[in-house]
Amino acid sequence: MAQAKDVITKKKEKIEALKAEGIELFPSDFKVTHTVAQIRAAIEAGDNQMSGGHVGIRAAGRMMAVNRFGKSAFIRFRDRSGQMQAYIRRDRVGEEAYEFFRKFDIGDFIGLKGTIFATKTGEWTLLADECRLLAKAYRPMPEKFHGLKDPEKRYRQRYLDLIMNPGVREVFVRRSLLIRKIRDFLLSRDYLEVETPMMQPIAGGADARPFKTHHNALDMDLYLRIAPELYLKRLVVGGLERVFEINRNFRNEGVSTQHNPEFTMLEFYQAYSTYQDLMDLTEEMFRYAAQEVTGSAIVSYQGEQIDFAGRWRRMTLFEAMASIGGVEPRLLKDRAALMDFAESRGVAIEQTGEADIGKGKLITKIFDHLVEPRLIQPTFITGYPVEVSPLSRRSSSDPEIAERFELFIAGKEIANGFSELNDPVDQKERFARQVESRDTEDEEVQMDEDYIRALEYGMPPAAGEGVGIDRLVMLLTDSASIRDVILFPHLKPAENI
RNA sequence: GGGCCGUUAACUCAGUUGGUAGAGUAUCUGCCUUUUAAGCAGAGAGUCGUUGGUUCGAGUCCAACACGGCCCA
Repeated sequence: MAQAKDVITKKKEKIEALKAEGIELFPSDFKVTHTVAQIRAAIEAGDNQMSGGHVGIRAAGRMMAVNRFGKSAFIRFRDRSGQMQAYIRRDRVGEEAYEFFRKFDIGDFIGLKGTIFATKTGEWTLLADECRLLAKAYRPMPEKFHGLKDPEKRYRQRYLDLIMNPGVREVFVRRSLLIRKIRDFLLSRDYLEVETPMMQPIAGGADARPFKTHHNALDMDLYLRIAPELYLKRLVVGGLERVFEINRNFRNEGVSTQHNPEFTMLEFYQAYSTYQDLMDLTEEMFRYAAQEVTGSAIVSYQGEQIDFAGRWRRMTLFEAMASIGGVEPRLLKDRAALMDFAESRGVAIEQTGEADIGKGKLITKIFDHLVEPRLIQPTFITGYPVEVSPLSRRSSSDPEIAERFELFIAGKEIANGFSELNDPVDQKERFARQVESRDTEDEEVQMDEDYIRALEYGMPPAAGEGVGIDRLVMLLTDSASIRDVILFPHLKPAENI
């Protein structure tokens, strides 16, 4: 908070005194020969030179704890690979260096030169011949035992969270690994990774409110993208038959444990394939990712065991409504009866502008409320109405049904895929209907004429899919909130720092 | 947007019926050359989220606001 002055001011005064003595607080010339992990690995590999104290070590890190005695001290220091103990003795480092070391604080970066020995309790320890200050900490670290718990501080000062809570680092290591494995998976299937505009003159490809921004030199409004979809499909038109992008989307909507204004999405498109093919591919990709990231295809999430192995359940929207949601099938044909049903189950329906909510939208609302939370094991839901799937190909057998699936895991929507609509006439009609039925406030719903033109040049039959990466990371790290898998989640500005 | 909860020292937390603000860690001063949340003795450290109100008196009661958490929409 604001009044940090006492402890920190005292500490600053102490540091200024050191500076006045001409001591370099931020030297840059210390060279490291070993990380903590490398030292341990050598010992575990039976390197007698290392464990016998015959290898000169130069290691560095942040001092995390200290046990001081009069003329010696044990400290713990941490580098990127782990934490280790060191032993500083006055009779080894010399009187002057030891007196300086006594002024070091927890949180300071230190450089140590020495050899390895085992203490009488058997802990491998770096016995220092030299101990240098590498960077001074002007602020004290949070308390060592309870750490940093306040969620607000953890998110605002993520650097402290990373220092104090080891699990946090592990989450983001896994996040990085997941993205790498997905990339490998797609690249090995002859996909090309691309980047498409984040700033778009028309925000298309999803049903969401965009952020607006302005280009000064061109004097034009731009939107931060809500999806890359329409650009990626232009690339399919251009002959890039397999493309993917892993990048940020921005949606100007609520913030919750499941939603951050900016989030990471994988989108991929594959020509000469259908949504059926992508369901198979998704099973394979997720199984691989779970295995590589967690070591198992069965993942524990918030007390549930999520099983990515085998073939996942597939059912239509109507089947799921009936068998899981307890909605009588006859209701699904009658808009008024559905509306009554929704109200009786406490499903709130916002009337969007002057246009009444369509039957398809109503069904998906009821689904979100009654069925989605109960889809714990990976489940593909198919058979979505075309009405709520404006970019999907129509089913050959039923023109009101889209060739589309959504994937649900642990009661959350994780992915959305479909056979792409490549008929420019049908696509133009559907865009036109969207523009017609838009809310008065939804000025951003616009006809993307260039996208239609692209389709008019011909797009091969293709299927595409979007995967919410943050939600997948949540699953694979057992995180309850999206804020725990985004390094700097969106927060309102703090009053005082 | 609504409901509930939280905000007290750098960190983690106590704080009784409304009566001058507490602990542990960290910091500072001593002692201590194999500790493991080391130990012993002592010291300093707070605009109790903000603003108003009630009261002789508010960390405590009331209201509004800010930020955060969880749930709902």
